[in-house]
Formats: sequence, C-alpha cells, structure tokens
Amino acid sequence: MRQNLTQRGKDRKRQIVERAADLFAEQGYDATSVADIVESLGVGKGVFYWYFSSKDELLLELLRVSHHDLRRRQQLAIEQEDDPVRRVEVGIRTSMQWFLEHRKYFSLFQFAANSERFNRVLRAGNDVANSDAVRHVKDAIGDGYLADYDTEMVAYAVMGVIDSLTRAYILDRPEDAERAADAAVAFCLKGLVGA
Amino acid sequence: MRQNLTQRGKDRKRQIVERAADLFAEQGYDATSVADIVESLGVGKGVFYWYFSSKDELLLELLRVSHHDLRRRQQLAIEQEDDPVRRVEVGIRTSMQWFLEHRKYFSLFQFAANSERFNRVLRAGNDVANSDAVRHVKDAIGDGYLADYDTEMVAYAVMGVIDSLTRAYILDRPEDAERAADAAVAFCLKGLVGA
Amino acid sequence: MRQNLTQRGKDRKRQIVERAADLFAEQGYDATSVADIVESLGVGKGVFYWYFSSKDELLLELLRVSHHDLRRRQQLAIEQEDDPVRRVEVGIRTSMQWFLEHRKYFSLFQFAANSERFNRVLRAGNDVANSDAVRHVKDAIGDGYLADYDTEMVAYAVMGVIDSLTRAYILDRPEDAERAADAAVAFCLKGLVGA
Amino acid sequence: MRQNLTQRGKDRKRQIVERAADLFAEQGYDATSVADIVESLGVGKGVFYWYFSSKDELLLELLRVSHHDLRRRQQLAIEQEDDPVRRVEVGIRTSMQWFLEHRKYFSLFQFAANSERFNRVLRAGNDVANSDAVRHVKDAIGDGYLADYDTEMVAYAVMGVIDSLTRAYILDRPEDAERAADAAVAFCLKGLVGA
DNA sequence: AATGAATGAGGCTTCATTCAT
DNA sequence: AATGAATGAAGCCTCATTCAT
Repeated sequence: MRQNLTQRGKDRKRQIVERAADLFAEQGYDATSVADIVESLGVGKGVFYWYFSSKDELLLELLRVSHHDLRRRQQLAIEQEDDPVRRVEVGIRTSMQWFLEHRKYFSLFQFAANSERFNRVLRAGNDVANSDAVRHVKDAIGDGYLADYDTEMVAYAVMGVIDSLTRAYILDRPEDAERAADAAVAFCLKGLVGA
Repeated sequence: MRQNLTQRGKDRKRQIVERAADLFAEQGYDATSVADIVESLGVGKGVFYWYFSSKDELLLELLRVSHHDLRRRQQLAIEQEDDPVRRVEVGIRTSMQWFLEHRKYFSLFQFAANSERFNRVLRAGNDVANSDAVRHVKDAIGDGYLADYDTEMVAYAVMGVIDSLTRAYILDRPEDAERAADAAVAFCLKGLVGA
Repeated sequence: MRQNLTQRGKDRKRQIVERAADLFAEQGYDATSVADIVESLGVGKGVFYWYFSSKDELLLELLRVSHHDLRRRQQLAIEQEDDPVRRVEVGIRTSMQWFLEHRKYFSLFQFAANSERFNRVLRAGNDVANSDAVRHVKDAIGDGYLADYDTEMVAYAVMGVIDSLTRAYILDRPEDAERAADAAVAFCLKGLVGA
Repeated sequence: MRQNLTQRGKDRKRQIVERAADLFAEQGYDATSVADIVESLGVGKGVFYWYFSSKDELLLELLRVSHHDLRRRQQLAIEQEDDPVRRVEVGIRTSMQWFLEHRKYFSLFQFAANSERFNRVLRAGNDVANSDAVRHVKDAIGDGYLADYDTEMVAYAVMGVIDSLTRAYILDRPEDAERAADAAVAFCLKGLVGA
C-alpha cells in the first residue's frame, strides 16, 4: 500500500508477512483474523492497514513472494545440470527441499490453489514452471517413443507426486524427507514397473 | 437434529446436502453461509438445523458419504481384476472417472484435506485406501526388486498423480478426461524413462 | 431485504425507519450509527440487517416513502382547486404544512439533495413535481406575457422559497408557521414590488 | 497548529484549504479524509496538523473565509447602487455570479447550513446579510403598503430563490447562468403574477 | 417440520489524531 | 516544517445459531 518505506517500515512489513504466514499455516487463512496478526505482534490494528490494503492483499503478496522464491531456487539448481533426466531429478529434489525449509507455505499454496480468488497468483508462476518442465521432460524422454501422451500432463503428474509426498512426509516427519525425495524421484523416473 | 426421518425427511436432507455441495464447490465452504443454502432452497433456517446440528456437521457428513462412495466404487472395480498391475490401473481410472462424474466434490476433498478440522474424515478412508494400494503395489512390483523404497510412498505418489491430473484436466476440460487418465496410468506404471 | 414479513415484522420495520428518522434528524445521517439505532430500540444488531441490506438502503427507503407522501398530499390538495393561481398557493401551503408535521424529514431531504449518493431518489419525485408546477405556473401566468423567462426556473424559485422559509421558521418557531406560509405565498405570487 | 507563518507557510496553508475545498465538493466533507487531502498534495500527515488543529477547524476556517468573501463582494456591489430595488437586484446577481465562480463552495455551504456543528459560522454572516437585506427590501417596498408580512421573511425568501436556482442551473449548466439570474431577479421583484 | 425473527460476537476496514525522528 | 509510523476507537456488516410460534 505504502511505498516510501523507511528501513523500520520495511522491517515491520516483513515482520507482518512472516507472522501472518505462521498463523495462516497454523489455523488457516479464513480462521486467522487481522486482529490475531496484529495482537500477536503487539501493535495496533492500523499498522496492518498501513502496509497492506486488505487481508487478501497480504495473502496475495505472500504467495507471490514465496512462490517466486521457490521457482527461483529451482531454476538455479536446474541450470547447473546438463543431463535432462538429472534436471527433472534436481527439480523434484529442490522443490521438496524448499518445502522442508518453508513448511509453512505448503498448506497456503494448497489453500490458494483451491481458491478462485487466489489461484491466479500461483497459476502464473506454475504455468512458467510447467512449460519449463515440459521442455525438460521432452528432453528426458528422448526420441519421443513416449510421445503417445502429452508431456504437459507428465509435468502435472510430477507436480502431483511432489505435492502428495510433501504433504505426507515432509511436513509431518521431516526425518523421512530424504527417503521421500528418493521415492519421488524413483517413481517419477521409472514408475511402478519400469524397472 | 433428528434421526428417525420419514421418507420425506430423508429426501429433504439429501436435498440440503446436495445443494450445499453445489454451493461449497462454487464459492468455497467458508464463503457459503447457511443462509445461502436455505435461501437457495427457498426454505426457512429452521429446516437446516432440524437436519444438521451445525454447518460443520453437514460438511462432515457430506465428506463421509461421498468419500465412502468413491472408495466403494473403486473397491468394486478392483475386485474384478486379478492382475495386480491391472488393479492399480483400474484404481486410477476409477478415481478419475468418479471425479469426472462428481466434480463438485473434488475441491471439497482438497479443502478438507487441508483443514485440521475436517481431514480426519478423509484420513480414515484414505488410510484404508492406502494400505490396499500398498498391497496392490507390492504385488505389482513383484518380487521386491524395487523394495528399496517404501511402497507406502508409492501409494501416495499415485494419489498425487491422480489429484494433480484431475485438477488440471478433469475439472476444467472434461473432454480431455480420457487422455488424462491414460497419461496417469502410463506415468504411474512406467514413469518418465521406464520404457 | 426480506419480503415475506409477518405483521410483527412489518411493525418492527416501521419502528426502525421511524427511529432512524428521529436520530438522523437529531444528529445527522453520517453521525448516526446503526448501533445507535438498534441500541435505542433495545434490539440486537442483526435485526437491522434482517430488514435492510445496508444503512444507505434504509435512508433510500425512508426518502422514497416520505417524499412520496409529501407529493401525494400535495397532489390531493391541488386537485381540489380549479384556479391556477390558487393551485400554486395551495401547493406552497401544503408543502409547508407537511414539513410542519414532519419536521424530522426536512433536514434529511436537504442532506440528500446535497449528496451524489442520495439525491436521485428526490430527483425522481421532484422532476414530476416540477413539471406539474410548470403547468400550474404557466396557467397562472396566463397568456404568457411573462413568457420571457422559463417557467421551469420559476418552479425552482418557488421551491427555493418554500425551503428557505421552512428552514427559517417552520422548524424553529412553529408558532410562526402560518405567517411564514402567508409570506411565502405573497412573495411567490407578487414578488417584492408586484403590487 | 501554528500562527506566525512565514510566506511559505501561508502559501502551504492556502494550498491545503483549496485542495480540501475541491475534495469536499467532490466527495462531501465526511467522505473526505485527512489522508485524502495530504496524499493528493503529496505531503505527510504532519503537515496538515501543523496548520490546522483538526479537520473540523479546517472546514470552519474555509467557511469563514469564503463566506466572508461572498458577503464582501456583495457589499461592494450594492454600495454602488442608490436605488433600493436595484440594490436587491444587484445583491441577487452578485451572489449568483460569485457561486458561478466558486462552484465548489456551494455544496459546502449547503452542507454546513444543515449541520448543527457548522452552521453557526454561516449564521453569523447570514444574519448580517439578512438584516442588510431587510433594510433594502424595506426601502424597495416603499411606503410599506406590503408591510403586512415581515420583511425578514422576504429576505429569507430571496435567499431561497438564489439557492434553488443556483443549485439547479449555475452548478450544472453554467451556460444558463445568465438566464437563471434574470429569472431570479424577475421572480423576486414581481413574483408570478405581479406583472 | 418449518417459519420468520432475533441474537451478538466477531470480522474487516477507516480514520482522526498523535508521536518519534 | 515535515515525514513515516502508529494508535485504537468506532463503524458497517456477516453469520452461525437459537427461539417463539
């Protein structure tokens, strides 16, 4: 909302975003009130609206920033690989690693993905991610002897594997994170019977 | 909230559940008020509380019933197959077919899965489903030369593929439903590079 | 908002409108909160929104109804006169008499007339009133030897006289109401120097 | 809130008053926030409270100054006429001309006139104006053969004509300003039938 | 079984004003 | 003189739920 922020202002804004993310993750977006956020920060209600024009706008910003961070991290990691199959693998591992480090965003992403109001933010980033993935997948598959099905679908399938295993393992049993990532990679590359 | 319902009562109750499901799917659970539901049905508010003790209870019941229906349909289909690999395939296809026919439940399941308050209902059914799946997967994989990773994880992976492709294709472009199912099956069985 | 009102409902609604009119007249529209209204009635806040979709909507309805009443009263009185000059006189007297009896609406009308948001309601009624008045004035003036200036303007002028004298005398010194009405009539008919 | 202002300070203050008048005219006093004013000026909030102790105080000052200007302009114009009837005419024309040039103040005056809080400022000026007018009117009427009704009332009537025609024509159709002024004068002097 | 009416806590947001720098 | 930051009361409105009939 405001733009000319002093250092103090920037800090305060970041503080709000982070606290909000924590609370959203704990209780859900709808169940978390603006009052919850500012009270937990010990500041007045007006502070919130000095930095954000609405609760929705805060979530949007939060999604934009974190999603962008995830995507960037992935990009960086993938760039360093040449082999297309390795690229897919690295993509999977980086995603899961990121969620391990930023567990609180996972449920928010899921929530947003299910909401008419918020999914466009993710959609934007995801579309880029998906078309990237399609390219890698195409390269990985090679001469197209699997051209029977759309590579775009494969990209979505990979994302689904990541989401599901992240939800089931990364969040609740971080100690299994590594094994879950291995499983995701193995499954995505070879499937059930593709020994 | 009554239990001994006459036929008329049962009909009314079903009517409420269905209308609620429609509205929840359109606007989301939190954004749909009890008033929305009864108004769209043209009845008074008392009706709602005659059949349900709370809005949450309605969702819980709705989830229980529909999730059970999905699981049952799957069970029936799988039973008719002997080959374990075919069983996995049939499981996938049945899920996606069911969501094609009951699109309105998909987002509700996703919502519930993300909610502390509601996910236990799905969890119950899903745990059964998962251990079933594990069995099938184990059988499919055969003598365990892929025993390196947990079959439970594989089961989650399969579910993730189903969810992701359902969301991306089944809901928005029903005409691609078949291809999406094919893609899901192929991907789950052979993965990206599993020729 | 609601339509199927029981007798009790209709009474309650009327009660709200009247209390609101009182408070608006005393403190002004903006300065009167919905809480003021319901508290002064000893009911819960929800009651207000059962009958009106918003505070603005209440004012709109209040304006519509009362303005319509004023116009109707005028119409009835005027109809009984044949002489056009007498019609103008009766119109003026009826207006002022009505405001004497419904003092609380005067400032509301003035407020609304000054508000982008609300003046359309009055505009509608006033336009009719004005074109009626134009007809009477035309008749009163006779063969048009005053056709030099627009009769529409004259109609507005008459309204201005009514408003101004109402504000200055009717509201604050009801005992002078009669004299004020006489003055308004004399002024409108003959002006300052029109012996 | 300072008093000993440098030239720069005086300019700044005038700037605020004028911008506020613009915004008040556009959106209304209550609907215009202090934030609106300072933002539209591109300055911080402190500036406002440096020059004014409150939003109300700003309006009061604005009313005082502009109303005084109107009255002064009228005075000057009237002084140059000897004939009492001409004086009334010139008073009317000057008012309307002034509002044509300062359209933004019209609705503010109306708003203030309707407000317990603000009307005293206008009252003060208006009372003077009115007693002046009474004198002129008395002179105009001459030997009192119209002494039947109070000349004070006539003064209010004239003001009402001015307000009404100003609102209806001067503000919305400036091109009709001249005709409206003519109409006001003719009506006030001769009334409807005082040919 | 069902209706219209009522409750009241709580949610989001605004805004005049003050403060530290 | 001026800025960005902060306060907190208050306003409008929603909504799950309950009640009287």
